[in-house]
Amino acid sequence: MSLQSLTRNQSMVFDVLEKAEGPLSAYTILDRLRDQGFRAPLQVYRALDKLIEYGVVHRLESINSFVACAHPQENCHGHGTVAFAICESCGNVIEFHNHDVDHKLADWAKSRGFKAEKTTIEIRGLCENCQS
Amino acid sequence: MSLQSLTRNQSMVFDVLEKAEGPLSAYTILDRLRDQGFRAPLQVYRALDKLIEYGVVHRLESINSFVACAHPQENCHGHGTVAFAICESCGNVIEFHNHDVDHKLADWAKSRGFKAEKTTIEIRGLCENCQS
DNA sequence: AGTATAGCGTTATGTTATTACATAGATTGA
DNA sequence: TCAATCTATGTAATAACATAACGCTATACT
Repeated sequence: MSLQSLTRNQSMVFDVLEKAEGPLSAYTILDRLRDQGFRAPLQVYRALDKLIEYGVVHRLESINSFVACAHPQENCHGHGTVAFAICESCGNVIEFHNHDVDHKLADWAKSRGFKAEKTTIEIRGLCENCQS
Repeated sequence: MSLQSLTRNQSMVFDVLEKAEGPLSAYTILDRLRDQGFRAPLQVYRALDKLIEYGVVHRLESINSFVACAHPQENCHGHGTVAFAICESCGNVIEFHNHDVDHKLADWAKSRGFKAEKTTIEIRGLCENCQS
């Protein structure tokens, strides 16, 4: 996949996410694209599905929102699980990878015979700037 | 908190979750309690909020559902983050704690000055029984 | 009794996500 | 070329998840 190969709707959704400072809900994305002809949630959800499949957008399960991948040049899929720290005050999201954590979780899964397909790691709290 | 001190609605919601084989959505809980007089979502959500606060119920963010704590005798709050493995085939949930993972995530947070309030770890995949 | 707190019941509404069906364009391959 | 297929799209309707706002009740404390 390359950015070149995105469809019209996918590009528009991706642009909105890239320009946003933080995560956006699907309906917020929809609102920002109404001027450009978007009318229905599905136009957003379908684009998001593909963008997530391509690894250029992540879904934040704990807040039902979406962010552009912070490491676009790398291939997120190649780096194990993507983890997030979400500031509940300013809304900013820090995306990170932690090999040790991945490894420990993989060990656990192996010990239980569990085949992991998708792992969610999300820390909600306060980022450095938001603690006074 | 003790089970003794649960209110009527809280007890009813907790009973439903305890008797269920797997996680339930709030609306499924509501449906199971209609016979017993429940009418509105809020009756369920309010009870769930308290049960979660007491640590006897967990919320699964990635599937918008709720489970009774699998380790009722212990105090989940005392064991660090509760993690879940959710089988996408049979729906069963394995609840576990992993000290090493907690530790690594705490290290990461410390290194970034991030104050963690609530951490979500959910692995979706196939449990041992559901792999043929 | 007075007041504070927690819980409850109900209606309405807000937010997030999907089903279902119809259409359009590109691609492939006999 | 024509049909078959696949992907993307548009739209309406609906399902699924969650909360706001209001008023009332019960309990506990002083």
